[in-house]
Parts: sequence; structure tokens; C-alpha cells
Amino acid sequence: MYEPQSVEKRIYQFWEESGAFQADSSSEKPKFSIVMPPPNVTGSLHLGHAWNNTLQDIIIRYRRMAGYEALFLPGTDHAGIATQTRVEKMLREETGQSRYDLGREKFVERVWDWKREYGNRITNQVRAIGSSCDWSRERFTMDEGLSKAVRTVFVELYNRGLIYRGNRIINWCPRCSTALSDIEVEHMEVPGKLYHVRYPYVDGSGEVVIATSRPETMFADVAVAVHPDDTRYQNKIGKMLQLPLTDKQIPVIADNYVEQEFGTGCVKITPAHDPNDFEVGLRHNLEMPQCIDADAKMTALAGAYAGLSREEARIRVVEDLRQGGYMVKEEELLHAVGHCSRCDTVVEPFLSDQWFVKMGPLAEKALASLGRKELEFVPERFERVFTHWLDNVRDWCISRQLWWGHRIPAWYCDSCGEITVAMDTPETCQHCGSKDLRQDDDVLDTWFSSGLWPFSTMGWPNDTEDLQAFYPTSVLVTAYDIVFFWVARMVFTGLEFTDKMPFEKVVMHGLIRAADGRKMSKSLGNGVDPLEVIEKYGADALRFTLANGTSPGNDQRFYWEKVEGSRNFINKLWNASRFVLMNLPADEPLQDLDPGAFSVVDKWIVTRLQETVDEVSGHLLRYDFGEAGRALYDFTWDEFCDWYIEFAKLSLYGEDEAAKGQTRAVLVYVLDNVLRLLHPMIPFVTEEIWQSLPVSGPSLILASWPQPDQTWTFPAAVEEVRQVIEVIRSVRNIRAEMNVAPSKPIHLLIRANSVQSDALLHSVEPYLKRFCNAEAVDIGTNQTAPDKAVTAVFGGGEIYVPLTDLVDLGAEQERLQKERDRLQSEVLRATKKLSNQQFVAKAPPEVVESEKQKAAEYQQRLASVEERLAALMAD
RNA sequence: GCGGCUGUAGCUCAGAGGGAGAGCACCACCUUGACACGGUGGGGGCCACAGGUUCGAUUCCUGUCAGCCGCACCA
Repeated sequence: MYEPQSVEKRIYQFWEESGAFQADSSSEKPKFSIVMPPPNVTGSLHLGHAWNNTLQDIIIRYRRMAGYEALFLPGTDHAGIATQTRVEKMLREETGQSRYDLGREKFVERVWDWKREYGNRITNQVRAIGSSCDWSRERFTMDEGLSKAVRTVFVELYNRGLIYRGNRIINWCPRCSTALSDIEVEHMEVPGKLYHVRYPYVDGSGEVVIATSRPETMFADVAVAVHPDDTRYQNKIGKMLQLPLTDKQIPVIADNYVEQEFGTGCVKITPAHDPNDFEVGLRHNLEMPQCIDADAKMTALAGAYAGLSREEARIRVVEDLRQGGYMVKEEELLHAVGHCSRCDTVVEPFLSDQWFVKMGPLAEKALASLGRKELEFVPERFERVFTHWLDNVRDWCISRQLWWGHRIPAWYCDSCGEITVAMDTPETCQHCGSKDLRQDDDVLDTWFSSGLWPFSTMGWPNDTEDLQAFYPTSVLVTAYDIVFFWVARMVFTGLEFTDKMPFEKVVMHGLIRAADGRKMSKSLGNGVDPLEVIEKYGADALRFTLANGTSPGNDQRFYWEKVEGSRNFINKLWNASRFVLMNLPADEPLQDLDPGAFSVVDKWIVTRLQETVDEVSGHLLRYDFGEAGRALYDFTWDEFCDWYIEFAKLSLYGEDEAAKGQTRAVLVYVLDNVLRLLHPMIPFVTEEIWQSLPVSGPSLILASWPQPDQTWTFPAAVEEVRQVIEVIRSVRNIRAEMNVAPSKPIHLLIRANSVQSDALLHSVEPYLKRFCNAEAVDIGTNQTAPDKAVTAVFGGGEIYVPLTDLVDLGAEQERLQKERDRLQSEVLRATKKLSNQQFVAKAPPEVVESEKQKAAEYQQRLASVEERLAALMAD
């Protein structure tokens, strides 16, 4: 039994130390490169990473074997919010201090300590799944070089007018105390209420009724808007309203944004707390007071409610509105509420000074480039998702109120108030020369640095050899859930700063789900730790599970049973290899392959191997890992193990030394190639086995990828062995159906229906004897059915198994009738097709021809079965 | 609202314009000298539904139903 635990660590170390993972930028070979989506340093490997890494590593190992200089560049990102939160929590637990107690500098130093201590945990986990990364090129988003790239891009974009600072509404997470970009907000349908509230006119001439889902923001109301065409309110525009629960007065204004049909057609305008109202505020030049602060608490503006949380405030405000007679009605409302994607807190639309990337021009460039087919998505459909998003992008808020991250290279002048943006800390203000400069406190969104990953990792902005050799990268492999976060940003920055798409292809895979189809998540506690899988079944089994039988871009569910199946396959391979090895002579060299001396089964397996090589290579080139895995599984188990090895035993246990030598050579040849083909998927076992095979080369990881060899294909042999197998199966079926114990020898008679068939059957007689457990085999073109025999019909003739004392005539009749029915329906199907003039006229000739052949063969078989049946009835 | 995915054996899923597949589960048999994480044989499916294109559709197109997922500021 194969035990991966004792093998995998050793093999990985061997590879790593042998330099097999290292790519040479000065190599003459064609280049192939992948940059790994950097996992969070704080994180630990989950099955999604495992899947992602498996696919990348399959691609890289395949290309490396196929003669490319292959680079798989690993690294991690600094994960601003996640890491900072983590270290803050640790700090609080250990010393009771907050980051403010420590101060920025000390705190950041603390995070670096943490990173140095735990940061290589995840990269060691990546090693455990076998990724053949070039660790000498490992990068971290906060490395000096990558930080320089970040500053360069920031300064450049600022100078090109694509980065600006503005006082705008952004998504604010009160718990994380930072701004978030639009895509870091998850909208969830939440039941709420639509409150209809009376706002009376100041002059006592009545009232308007507004509808709101957030009554607690009313203290920051600056107007009530109606549609300019709304006849109900046209003459009210400009009138003043008394804001309930306050002494404030606000005007009725007109704006096209209001929908007349919704609610009452009146909208309260709160520019500081609602993105739409903010736009209205800008259009009408309104004040933008805030009644909720950064901690999601009510400000002094809320008067008596100041200091309350927004939730408490709502309850109290609603109550007081009811008391005061302002509440008209309360309707149930299901509405989408933004939640922080990291901590699930309800996001507050918050007016503040932030930095933004102007997306319009960047998106346009990306769309143009996509239009020119400069990037290919696999599967294709993801391109639509991508372009649709690009069509509607909004500016990207990139500043984060954190300490851990790339600090924004912008300085404010206390003398003139202007901003200086520079690569290096400026001595003086660019505008007035003053030395009173303060650097912006904020850091950049982590994705800002991840967005530069394909080229920043290769040394950009310096013009390095790596960039020359390996950029643009060949493929990007990622799950579809981060196309917008990551892929899009890399595309923008790649085009803007390198004038190239950062990768030729984007290969998308799905998400891995729990067995019940739900997402794996910490809160549900239904996550499976890949390391546990590796510990129990080995990394190869995990990899094969994740790659085999999957479909591009689709999700998959995790099943331990599937891992078990993979483990069984690996074990099968291991045992087959043991068989091959134990049948090799210890001291003689292996014979050369001599196709002239091949037996029919040798020709067959060698041909099937060529076909498999062709098939698997094609699937891998198309990134169709599931199909590649399936083809290899079937060939290895069903054809090589179940049939060829069994055939080979005859020769190996026989007396013919020449045949034995050939068989050994074929076994080794096929196994060698199977190992090569399987290596990208299950690198550990294949390397381990390969090391003990009598083949030349330092390691499988550096061995060459098999090429299909047309001179070694014997199509006739494939057809012949197919027939031999059919005979053997038929006899086994007879044994099982007629309850003849496998241990009981039988007498086998075969009537060949052609000379060729006769010759073939004679040549494979030893196989028939062994596989059918026949004490005697009689083959001839004029064999006839003996009395009391069980019959089966195959393509090349008829099989008779005399069962003198055992035969149950009823059972045999039943068997033959079943077979007759089956054949009849086949004949019917074929003749029906052929009698259709349209089919014969319009279908491709080869299809018609093969249909004719089928019809003829089934006719013949049917006739045989009917004849036998008649004879049986006559008895 | 817009866009996308999925619907195939009891379960999980591949597949492809010309005879329905795999793994697991199930039934029967097998202590065969690589492997019981194994071997042999077997049962099981109107390929969601309705139209259309085609000589031919489970596969392509349209619609319906069901499940899921993105994107979207409707108070």
C-alpha cells in the first residue's frame, strides 16, 4: 500500500533543492509564466487555494516538461484590514493595549514582527500541496520593490489626472473604521420598514409626506425633493417645511431623480448619508451636514439623540415621530443593505475626504483592448461578465484609514494648503516651498498593490531580465469570484503602465463547496482543511480530486468519498508499478523495444498509449483538466492495469525469453509514459515511482512530455484486441449467468466466421485459455455447436461452452432471447436509418457507411442467435 | 430590473449534432502469485418540460418551470 506521508515531503525537498523549480530568464527555450494569486499572509490555506494551486501547477509542470522555460512565481499579499485586525486583537489580548496606545510606528513594527513569525505558514502550506513555485522569486506586496511600484503608479496616475482626492460619499465600515470600495460591500436583502412621515409646511398650509427607510438620518435633511413634472407638488416647490423633532426648516426642491410613483413622490434629501441624495446635493448646491459619525453614533446635530448608536436612534426617532403625530404609516420593505464583506457590519454611506482612481479612461482602454481580442477568457463566457462590469464601473476609492499598508505618498502643506504627491518624502511644498508638510495618514487599498502583481513581482518599474523574459505572463488562473477585485485591476494597470495585457489568458475555475452545496465558511463551520486531507490521503489524492472530472468554470462539491477514490487510483498505480518493477530482472539491462517483435497486445497497448498522449495533451492545452484526468484514469486503470498487465503475465510467467524481454520493455515503456502524463496532476507518486524505473534522467519533473508517435500506432491491433476482449467478456458473462464457478475449468469452442478471425483467435489462444479458465480451446471456421452448449455471438463468430450436466435449458433460452431482443432493436434502429432516403442522401458518407456496417454485423449476429435458439427449441 | 450558471442512473458529476457515461452506492460471485484502497459479472436513465432548426437533437435555438450566482442608488 502506498503511503504518501513518507514520500511527499522528501520528494518536494528533493525538487526544491535540485533547482527544478527555478526558471532561467536567460534560457533559450520559449517562456511560459504564471504568477500565483497571492494569498493573504495572515491566512491559512483553504480548499480554494488548493484548487487554484493545483490547476496552476498542472499547467506549469506540463509546460516545463513540454520544453518551456516555465516560471511559477509565488508570493503573498499584506491584506491590510485582515492583518491589522488580527494583530490588534492579539495586542488587546496580550497587553490590553489598542493600536493607539502603541502609536503608529510601533504598531506597524509589531505587524512586521507578526508577519516575520507567521508569514511563511501559508507558503509552507503551498509547498505541501506540491506547487512547483520558484521560491527564489517569492514576493510580498509590501516588499521594497513592490512598494516602489505602488508609489510609482500612484504618482504617475496622479500626474495623469487619474487619481484625485475628493470629499464624497463612500462606503464606510464603522467597525473596521475605514472606507471600503464598492466591491468590498456585499448587498444583502434585509427586511426593513418604509416609514411615511409628515413634514408640515412652515406656514401651516398643510404638509408633505415623505417615505424613508432610515428615519434616523432626518437630522441631516436639507430639503425635500419632488419631481419637477409632478402636478401634485408643482406649486409647492420653494416652500419651506418644518423638520419634525427639530427646529430646522428645509425647502421643497425639484429634481428629476425623484420617481413620482414611488412612495408619496416626495424624497427627503440627506446629502451626507445617502449617495443619491449626495448627487442631488451637488446639483442644488445644498449643505451637507452629518448627523452620524465615523463610529455610527449620532452627532450633536441630532440634538437629544446625540451619542446614540444609529440603531437605537432609529427606534427612538420612530417612537417620537409616532408620539408627535408625524408618522403616517409604516410599511414592510425588503431592501438591499450593504454589509462589510470582511466583518459583515452594516456599511454606512459616509461623507469624507478620500482618494479615488478615475475609472472611465482606464475602463475604456481595457474595453478597447478586449475588443481587439488581446485577452482570452477560459471559459469564454466570463468575458461578458467582465465587460459588463467594465461598462458600469464607478470611481475606485483607494484610501483606507488603516496603518498597515502602503502609505499614500501625498503631503499636505500647512502653509498654502496644497498637496504635494511625490515618490520620495519631499523636503518642501511643491507649491509654496514651505517646510510645513504632513503626510497623508491613510494607506492604499490592498488591491491597489495586488493590481500590479504581474509586473511588480518581476521588478517593474525597473527594466529587468525577468520582465523581458516572462512578462506578459502566459495565463492567470483564478476563481471567478475575484474577477473584479483583482483581474480587472491588473488589466487596467498592465495596460496603463506596460502597454500590454498582463496575461494572454485568464483561466477561471469555480468555487469549492461543502457536500450540501453551500459555500464553505468559517461561520458555518463547514470548511474542510486541505492540510487534513493531505495528512489523511496525500497531496496527490487532493490534487487529483480537485482536477479530475471537473468542468471548466463550474463549482464543485467536496466529498471525502471522492478523495478516497483518488487515493485508490494512486494506490492502483503504485501497485501496478510494483508489479512492473518486481518483474524486471535485477542484473540484466532492459531490452530495446522492437516493434517487429511485438505481440498483438503489445501493439494494442502501445497504440492506445499514443492515442492517450494525443488526447491528454489536447485537453491540457485547452485547460480542460477534468477531461485530461478522466482520459488518464481510464487508460491507466481499465486498459493498462486491467488488461495489459493481465495479458503480460502470460509472457512473463512463460518460457519464451525473447517474448519476456519484449513484454518487460513494453511494460516499462508504457508505465514510463503514463507516469509522465500523470505527473502534472499527481507529481509525488509519479516521481517516486519513476525514480526506481530503469529509465534515464535525473527526475520526472524535468523529463520530457510524451509525443504521440505515428510510427507506433497499429490500428488493426486495436480492433483485434477489442475482439479478443469481447470473446473473453462473453465467456465470463456465460460463467456468471450460468453459475459456473470461476475455478471450474471449461471446454471452449469457437466458430470463426472468417479466415482472419480464425487466425487471430488461434494466435491469442493462450490468452483465451487463461482468461476463460479453459482446459481446452477449439477454434475453427467449421466448428459446430455441441449438444447442450451455451452460446454467445461476437463480431468474429460464435462461442460455445458445453455444459453437459449443468446446463439449464430454460436459462440458456432466456439468455439467447434477451440477446435476440437486443440485436433486433439494434438492427431495427440501423435499418430504419438506412431506409430513410434523406439520411442516405444528406448525412456524411462515412456516417452512412458505418451505419451500413453496423446493420450488416447485427444482422449476422441476429441470424446466429436465432439459429441457435431454434436448435435449442428443437432439442 | 439586467446578466450568467445549473437541471443526465439512488448520490456526486462528466459528456457530445449520429449507438446514454464515470465514480460512489446497489446485487451476485471471487482468499487468482501488483493491488480487497482489489478482481469478475450485473441491475438501474421518456438526458426537467414544450416548441423550433436538422436527414438526425439529450447535445444547437426559443420559451416554460425549478434551483443557484453575479451586477444594479429606487427613497
